[in-house]
Amino acid sequence: MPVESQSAQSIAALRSALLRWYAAHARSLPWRAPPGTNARPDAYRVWLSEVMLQQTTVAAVTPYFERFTRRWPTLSDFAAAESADILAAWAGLGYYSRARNLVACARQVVDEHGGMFPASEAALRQLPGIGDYTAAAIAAIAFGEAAVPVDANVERVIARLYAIDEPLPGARKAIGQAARELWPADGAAGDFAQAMMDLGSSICTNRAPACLTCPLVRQCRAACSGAAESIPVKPAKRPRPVRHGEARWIERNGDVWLIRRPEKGMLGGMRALPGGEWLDHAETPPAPDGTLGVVRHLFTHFELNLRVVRGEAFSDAVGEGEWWPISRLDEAGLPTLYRRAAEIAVEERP
DNA sequence: AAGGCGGGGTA
DNA sequence: TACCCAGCCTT
Repeated sequence: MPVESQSAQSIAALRSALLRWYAAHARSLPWRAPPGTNARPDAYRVWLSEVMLQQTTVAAVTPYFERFTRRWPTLSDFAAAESADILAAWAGLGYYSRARNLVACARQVVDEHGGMFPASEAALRQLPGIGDYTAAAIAAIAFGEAAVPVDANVERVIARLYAIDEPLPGARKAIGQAARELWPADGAAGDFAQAMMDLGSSICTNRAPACLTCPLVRQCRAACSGAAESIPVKPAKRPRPVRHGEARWIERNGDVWLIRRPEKGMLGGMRALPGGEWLDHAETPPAPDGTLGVVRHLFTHFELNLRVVRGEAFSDAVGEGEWWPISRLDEAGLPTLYRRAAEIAVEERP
């Protein structure tokens, strides 16, 4: 169902109010240039921050961003780094295909674009790990292009401004159309995008939006009808199945045996403790002797109970792997699941 | 079009 | 506890 357009007057008022609010309230973030200045932030830093921020939060990303840019200050530093070092530095941030794509993207920019990120949305979209949103965000924020990045914040704000009550994901078409109607088609596109995100994270929040202090309340159709909190309409969630797995703690002379997980699938390419496949909960075998504890870990689409068991160096430490010093385990780049398993094992050591 | 893919913050 | 977040990629 097509959305009813806002009047030209309303659109002008909305743009002006949002950019004025942003000038006064913009968050200061390490990858950001201050609003209203014509200074453009470094495309490498914008790209790195945007990929890190995919499906996560500013609070989680900020320390990672600081560590990454201190260690690899420029794109050429990053492109020359070892893939394993980048993956280890990424450990704990999740969605590890992002880290693999980051490496592939940096090398492609060096090989095919002379080490400079392309400025156009279409060319950015061709790079690995850069989808519709990220291509538009980099084009607008780093290069001042008139691109329209629609993330979850923008989606929520626009759906409310236009009172789009069609359920997601079907509503995305109408939301995109409304976003293109509102977005300034000049150099302000980048500030407008970041303003939308700050508004969405601080005022137009998912739950309990602060409509009374919102600079756009006069242009917001959902606020008028008191429907803001019930928009956008989200699809029902599926129940989360429970699975069982094991992690073996195999120790020898102060070292522990670590493997590397297959490139595809869960925690792809990451270091881990060895252990078999993850089974349906109903197939959970009884706890053997040498059980040290259980890590209960919630993934988005299932829950895993990972049993930590003591293994034997003679019979279990076979196949591809490496002995890693237990005193330097924090440098191994273990994803959170295995970091917790290792913590249990270390606590239980004799 | 739908499902896989992490982790931490928040109410 | 349940839900959400500066999404992308594969099938």
